Amino acid sequence: MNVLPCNLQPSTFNLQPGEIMFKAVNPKLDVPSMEDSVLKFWKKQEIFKKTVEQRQGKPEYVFYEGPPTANGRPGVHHVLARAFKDMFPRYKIMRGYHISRRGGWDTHGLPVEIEVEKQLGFTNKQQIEEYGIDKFNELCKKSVFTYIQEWEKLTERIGFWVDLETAYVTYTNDYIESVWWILKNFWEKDLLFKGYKIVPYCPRCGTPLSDHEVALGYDDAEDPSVFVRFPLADKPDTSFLVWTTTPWTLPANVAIAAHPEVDYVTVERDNNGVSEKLILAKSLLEKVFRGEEVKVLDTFKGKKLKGVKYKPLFTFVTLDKPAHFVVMGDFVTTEDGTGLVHQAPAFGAEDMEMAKQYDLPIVLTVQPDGTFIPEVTPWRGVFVKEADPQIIADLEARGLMFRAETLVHTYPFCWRCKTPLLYYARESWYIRTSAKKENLVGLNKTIHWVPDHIRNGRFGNWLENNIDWSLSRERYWGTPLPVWECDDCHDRECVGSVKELSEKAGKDLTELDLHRPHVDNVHWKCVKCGGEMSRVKDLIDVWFDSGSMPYAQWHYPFENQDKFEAQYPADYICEAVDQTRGWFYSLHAISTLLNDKVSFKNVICLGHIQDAEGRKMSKSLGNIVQPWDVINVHGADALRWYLYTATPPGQERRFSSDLVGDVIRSFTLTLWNVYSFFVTYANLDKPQGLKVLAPTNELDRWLLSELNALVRDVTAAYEDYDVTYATRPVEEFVETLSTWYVRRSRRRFWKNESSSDKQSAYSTLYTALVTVAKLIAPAMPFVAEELYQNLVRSVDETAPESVHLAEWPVVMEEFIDESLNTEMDLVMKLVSLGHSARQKANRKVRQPLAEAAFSVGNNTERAALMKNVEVVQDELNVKQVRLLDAATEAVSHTVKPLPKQLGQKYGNKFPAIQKAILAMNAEEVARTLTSGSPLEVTANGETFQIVSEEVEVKALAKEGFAVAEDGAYVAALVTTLTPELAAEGLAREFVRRVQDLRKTANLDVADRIELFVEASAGLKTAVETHADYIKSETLTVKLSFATPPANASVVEDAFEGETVKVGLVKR
RNA sequence: GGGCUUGUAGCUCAGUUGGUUAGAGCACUGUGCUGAUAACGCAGGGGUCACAGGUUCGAAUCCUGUCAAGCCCA
Repeated sequence: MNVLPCNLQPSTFNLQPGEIMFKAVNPKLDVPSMEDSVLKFWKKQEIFKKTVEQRQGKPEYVFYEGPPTANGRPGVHHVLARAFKDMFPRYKIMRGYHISRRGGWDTHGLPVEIEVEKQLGFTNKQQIEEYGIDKFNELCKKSVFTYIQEWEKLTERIGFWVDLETAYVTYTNDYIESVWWILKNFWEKDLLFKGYKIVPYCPRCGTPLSDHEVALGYDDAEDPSVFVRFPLADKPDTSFLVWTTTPWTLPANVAIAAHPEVDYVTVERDNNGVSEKLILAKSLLEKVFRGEEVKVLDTFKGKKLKGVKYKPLFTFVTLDKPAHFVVMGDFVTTEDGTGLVHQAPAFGAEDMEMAKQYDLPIVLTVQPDGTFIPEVTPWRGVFVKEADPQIIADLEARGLMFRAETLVHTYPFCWRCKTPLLYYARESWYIRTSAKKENLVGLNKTIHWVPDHIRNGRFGNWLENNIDWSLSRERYWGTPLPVWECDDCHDRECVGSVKELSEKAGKDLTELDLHRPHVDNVHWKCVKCGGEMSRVKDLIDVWFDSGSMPYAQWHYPFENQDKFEAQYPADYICEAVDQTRGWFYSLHAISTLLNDKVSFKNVICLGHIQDAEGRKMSKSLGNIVQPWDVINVHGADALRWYLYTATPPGQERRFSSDLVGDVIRSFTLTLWNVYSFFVTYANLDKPQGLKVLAPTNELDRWLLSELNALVRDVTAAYEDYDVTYATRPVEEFVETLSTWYVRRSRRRFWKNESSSDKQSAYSTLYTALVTVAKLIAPAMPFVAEELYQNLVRSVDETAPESVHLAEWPVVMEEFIDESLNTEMDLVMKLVSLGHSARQKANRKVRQPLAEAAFSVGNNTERAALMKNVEVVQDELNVKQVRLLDAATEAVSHTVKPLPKQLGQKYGNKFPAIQKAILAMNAEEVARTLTSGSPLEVTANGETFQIVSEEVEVKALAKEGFAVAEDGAYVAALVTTLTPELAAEGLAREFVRRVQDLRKTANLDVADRIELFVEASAGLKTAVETHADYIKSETLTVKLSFATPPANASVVEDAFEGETVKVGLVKR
């Protein structure tokens, strides 16, 4: 015997008449107040805490919270992330896992500093230093929790269960110490080193600018555009032709870059009476020589130039490494210039990359104030931009200038002082991630990414092209880089703990604030030369903070080793797509370099939120949707459900409050109405049990089959982190539950006598509702709880206290009958066609018709229809349902060769075969194929045996029917009315008037009534004939043809040529 | 400039290894049904499947290019 699915406890009840089983449900759902009461329940009963405690000792499921910064208000995009973060822990709790959901706060970084700068009215770093780093950092520390209450409130309201009481905070000494420990580990593995980084730099302000600041200052600028000859070392009559807009960088030239796959040419031309040879990209000949006749001597790929040496233009600086040869760079384009790019590593990021790759010297010819160094004798102390004309003149004098012009282009200027920015090499600390590229790439392949393409696309490419992680920030509020350097001999030491620092400094520094300026005041004697050790001034990238959280949140390895072991790596993390190079990368890089392990196994990567018009949400556009505006109106469940179902997770999504409102109408209310229907009738009827055994009713069997298929599919989707398919199918199920199961079963709940069929209906609907409540619990935690409390807890005190402590539904495979599901789909389809036919014949459903005949595709479908005759009869209000049959009425056929079958089998012969079949007599084709014999078709002189699966045969009623069809399916209704049918129709019209009257008289569903009727002759006869039917439909105790008394509710109406006056008195 | 993603009805989205008539829901119009329903059923209008080529008997689907949007990098 089958037992009930979805682990339901209650089986039988011993209720006395009049006893209420379930709390009455108001069909008018007030979402915000319902959610509010659920929140109170969770809080009072400490349900979140219990989800953790009750799973002690169970297998661990690890979730990492990507820490937000609380110095800004949370927006809709935060709700999006939090909704997705919340879903899987809730699901896993129901699967019996133990989950410690520790929150975290990201507290360091430039955005925090900028907020405080604004507050203080500062515009540059000098002002901060004058104000005092100490005081400044104190303000930063306060600022990061400005909106923490707002965050806590919103987090709680949307039902994101995360432990904020024990949340980790990145500015604490413990956290910083763990970060230091990681850095020391890298230092010891030689993965932490000092190099140069090219930054946009303002020489007047003496500071690098952030990307954001650079973006503020673009403007048109007129700059030199020069083509310079670089004579080859061993062929002085041949020169590379190189283009640049920054002549001031030429004294720092160390190489020329060419593209390995681009075609280059050597050309010969006349240079003031002397023949010279120039090398440049072939496709730029026209642009460069502008119609001048030149003789192409040779054509070759760029890779042939690799390593070719040339004479340096200037020799002001002595080089410590080989230079002045051709290097290969994929970044070289042939859009402008010459296809040969001058390389000055100190003044360009690509140049610097080349320098690392080819071990080129880095020549820094410019001082931090933007003037040339003394070694550049002719222009020493001259601001570089002002030196440009002098450099051009110098090259012209030496015959090295091919052409010198100017051009107007957009160039970045300092947003404060309008000084042109220089791309300039600054000393910077790096993590040598490129040394572990293979591990980064290999481990990434084991991570389950949603959406899938991120793994090999955005994230994979990023890892493939890995460059060393630039760690330094020349700022104040952040984790200080724990490297100390000797002022004299420049020997360096990296410190990995407070203890180590104390030992070196020779005093107990346990209480030391590890931020600037306090750590900067710690010094000791250099062990090498006795000089003073001082900390380098750099802070580290805040992404290193957040990427260290698997370790640092536990102050690992200084304590909590066991907790770290249990909580590493994460099973699941989730953030928006912009984190690929942010948190996703920093977690992955640190974990790979430190442990050679992944730090997360599954990750959902969310798309960004746009406004209703598909524009970015931004303050300047004023189109930001505030989460509270949505939640206060539609509630958290609807918002969450919208976010889960509307758009695939990785895609950007349009958002507006109205779209969320649709969720209430289309899903929440549908579910709520089914729930309220069930409770209303169950409380009237007091079913004696709600345990599902083995239902015989086809509808019940079907619903349980669909339900278990749903449980199976939704569970599989959750296991695969597929949010869309974990939610959308539930929506469809609830829709069908309401519009088909409940509608078709309604009368089964009305039967006065108790019957096993009624019991079965109650049990089935109950099971469906409770199961749905559990299936949506991770997604719509509030409604799920509300349903569960009333449906389960109110009748079974031994059941888990909350739906979120309940067990996830178990699929009962034996209930799944796929053919039954297909069957019911067919029935629904045929019924729909029947309604369509009625519409065409203009016969309302209330009027019974003699019969409906159908044509369906095959024998299986014929059997399915016959099995469900009663449902179709009732739904279409016809007396008989049968198949369209050539034997009993005039039927014609149409045939349709099926392209899929025939095309795949016969390929390019398909059009000819199709044509040949359509040219044949359709009746003959139909007869042959339905008899089971193959059809012989001749096309293009070839004969083919066509079988029945390859041609669709459709029967079509010729006359006497109202017909509707779709594909192979046909519904045909006999629309002629006999007097009996007409009378029955009248009786139903009458019932409808009485029911309306009951409603307007505000009668209760179960109230009994007495009816007084005055009717025209035809209607009176009809009412008399169908009196029993009318009485039972309308709960009429007594029906008399008499004038209604004064206290009766009365309605008068005329329909179908009849008139009636009905009076109703409650009994 | 490069990488990744997206582009299907007014809106939100489906669309299977390519199969000929591209679907659903919402919204709109008409109509029907209703003692759970704030609903529901049926019908209708609404499409250059972003655009242009190509492959194929056949393309929303595969290939190439272009355009637009978003993110990241430069």
